[in-house]
Amino acid sequence: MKKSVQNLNSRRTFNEPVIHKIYGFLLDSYGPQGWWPLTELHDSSGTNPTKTGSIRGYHPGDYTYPHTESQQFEIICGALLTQNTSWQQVERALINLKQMDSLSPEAVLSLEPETLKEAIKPAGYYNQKAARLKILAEWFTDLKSRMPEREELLSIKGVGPETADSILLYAFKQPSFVVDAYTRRIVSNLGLADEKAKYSEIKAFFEENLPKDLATYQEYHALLVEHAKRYYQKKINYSQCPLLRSIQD
DNA sequence: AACCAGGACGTGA
DNA sequence: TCACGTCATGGT
Repeated sequence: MKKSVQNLNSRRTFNEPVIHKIYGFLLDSYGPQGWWPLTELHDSSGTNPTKTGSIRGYHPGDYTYPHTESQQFEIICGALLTQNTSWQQVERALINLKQMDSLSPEAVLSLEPETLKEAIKPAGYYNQKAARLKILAEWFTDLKSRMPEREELLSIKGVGPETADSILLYAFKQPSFVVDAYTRRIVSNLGLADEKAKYSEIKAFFEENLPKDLATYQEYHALLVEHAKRYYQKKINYSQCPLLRSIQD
């Protein structure tokens, strides 16, 4: 029984430009975000950019990553590790793996479970995540160069809607919009969706109103996260969100 | 010193 | 379907 996309749909026609207005405001405010961050683009020498003008793993304006299967796998690991966890913690875990020369599917598969757990401990939930990383490593190995389907990703234990979309969007360059807790808070606070709107509804809201374009999807999601970190930490801050007034007419 | 972070899964209504 | 408990470290 078709459930109520009512809220989103009824507003869509009337408010269509809003979603573009938000994007413009965020891009003007923060500039390109350069997601997905990669550890190998970190400047370990202390003084700045390597080749692409990357900043702490981010590569603003460059939507060509990942360039290698290694980077692809790193993004996949990061997508899993960042579940309900801050990126800073994930970086520590990824760097631990990298220093052990174990940030590859083969290495992850061959590591002792206890060793893997120890390496990713900073990212939390290390028991589950260690097991699930191994599952992902095996899946990725068997994948070869084939392009995965969304349903296929969702069937993997530990991969839910957000992780699947993150993997598709950033590791496989497929235009699949990512909805996270921040996105939900923002659209809810702006009155564009109900607080308890389903993942698929919010995802559809963006996808139906944006050009099906990789750079747009990547940038939009990254911008929402950056914005939310500033204005959506505590409920009391929601009212300070500049978008509340910037999207009025 | 609670509360939270770029969620997902298992369980029982 | 859906609400709720669980998983866990480190920052604020």
